[in-house]
Amino acid sequence: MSMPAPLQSRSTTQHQPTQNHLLNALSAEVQQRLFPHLELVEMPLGKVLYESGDVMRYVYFPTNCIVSLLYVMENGSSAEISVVGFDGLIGVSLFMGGESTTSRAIVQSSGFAYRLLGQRMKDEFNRHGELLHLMLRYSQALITQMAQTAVCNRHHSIDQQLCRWLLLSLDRLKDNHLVMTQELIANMLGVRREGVTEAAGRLHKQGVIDYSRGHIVVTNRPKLEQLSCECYDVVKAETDRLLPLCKLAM
Amino acid sequence: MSMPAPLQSRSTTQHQPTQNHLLNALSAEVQQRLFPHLELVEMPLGKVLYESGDVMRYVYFPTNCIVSLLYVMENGSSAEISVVGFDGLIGVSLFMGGESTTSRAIVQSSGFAYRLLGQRMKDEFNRHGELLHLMLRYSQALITQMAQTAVCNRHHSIDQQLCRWLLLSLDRLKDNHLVMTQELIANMLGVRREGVTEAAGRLHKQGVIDYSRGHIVVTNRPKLEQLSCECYDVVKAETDRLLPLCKLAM
DNA sequence: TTAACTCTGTGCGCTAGCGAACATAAAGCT
DNA sequence: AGCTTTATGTTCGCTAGCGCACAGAGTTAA
Repeated sequence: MSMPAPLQSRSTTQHQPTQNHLLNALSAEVQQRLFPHLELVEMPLGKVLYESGDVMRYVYFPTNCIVSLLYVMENGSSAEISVVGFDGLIGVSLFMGGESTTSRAIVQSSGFAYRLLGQRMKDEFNRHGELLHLMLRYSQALITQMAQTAVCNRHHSIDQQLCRWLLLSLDRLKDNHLVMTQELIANMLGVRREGVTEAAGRLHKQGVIDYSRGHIVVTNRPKLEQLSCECYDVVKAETDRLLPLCKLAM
Repeated sequence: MSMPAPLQSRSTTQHQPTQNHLLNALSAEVQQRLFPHLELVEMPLGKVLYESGDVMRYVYFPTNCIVSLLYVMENGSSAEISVVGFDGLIGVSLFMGGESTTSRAIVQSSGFAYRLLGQRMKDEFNRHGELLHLMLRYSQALITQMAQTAVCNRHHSIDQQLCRWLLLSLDRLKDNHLVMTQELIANMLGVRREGVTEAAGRLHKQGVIDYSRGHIVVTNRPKLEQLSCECYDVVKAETDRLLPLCKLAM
């Protein structure tokens, strides 16, 4: 199998803050106050935005990258708590008041993001207007995702979890093409790499995905949704409910 | 084994809002505004405060009961997302803006709570003072607990999870005595009842707990903490960090 | 006292996922 | 070209947890 390499195009497109759905959902007034302070930064694969316990300096608004919130255990194994893309932001603990979290934020799919100095974020947040309420609604969507991850980890097979994970990731990119090795997916799901290989093989056999050396293409998304567990639907429905404005973006 | 029955005493003690750590952490000024609107309600075992998707009318501040946030799957099996006791409140989605959540809130250990009409809560919340910031910090602690539940579900044995669960529950009651059948614990952990029986048997053999027909007594808490996985420590440490004021209560 | 019920204990076969070891194959390097 | 590195495929034995069935044992009700 030979795969296209759309990475180049991703990094040469025009960037603007409104590619992020949360930023896009803000009123012109707030945008005018906030956007001048945004800084476009590259998000290479594997970049760690913060480690567990780090005091955060910035919040990040992804435009075309995916960032995972990952908990790393004492013995080194890991589990993904949630996925963030153009639908959200990294650094809720900055305005939640904790300044740090117990998880690590790591770029799982390269691209770009806008970052904002934490203090600026807090200043706007404390004006108590729409940013506050938007952030809170997003936080609730994130909470839903975390809760559903817990459920999924308990009850569903690797096959189902892989489907859910692919869908959540695809929803946070524009195309049906993921740059991601099975090894990395295994880290995210907190399972063995071999388990992912076998699950991916089964999906391929059913004509749902093609893949090769770090590239995955979903060829039959309806089937993928059908094979996934209810967890994906729950997260999707709740996100859409909580952040309807943000669906209009892009 | 015959067990003491301290339930009676629980329900005849004097009640006051400050038994809830969050309410206790508020300034006298905010307390004076808020407390007149609090209503003491009984929380019998199994009472459902809200179902998935319900619009919430009240937020609940437990004083001496424990409430579980539980996700119930399509096939009826369940998994606990987090535990709330006198350390917190039920109904964050009211001020987060979503009004409802995908989980069910169910009383897991009977007792009392103060409830507050959602609108009153929002009014105070929108004054943008300390209640706002206290609620946000609590929300972050809750997020940590959910995230850690996901991790624990993925990586740890039933034995470890039972230890974690016992510790989290005990921390939210005053004594070392739980009223809880193995069947219910199994529902919370999302595992078989027999699995809990076996794990409990092993804990008993090691002299950590005594139990009989719905009563569990922890006889060696240090050992219990030692047998638990890191997840308990992570949640505890983060909760203490985020809500230090609340530790002073009681 | 007997009966019904609830909670806990135990055994059995089954499967998913684990850990480890190793094979193949594609991509990159010199 | 060959060599190295990285990604994926496959096998094998092992164990935790599952589903099921049923056996006590304590509790409540008649």
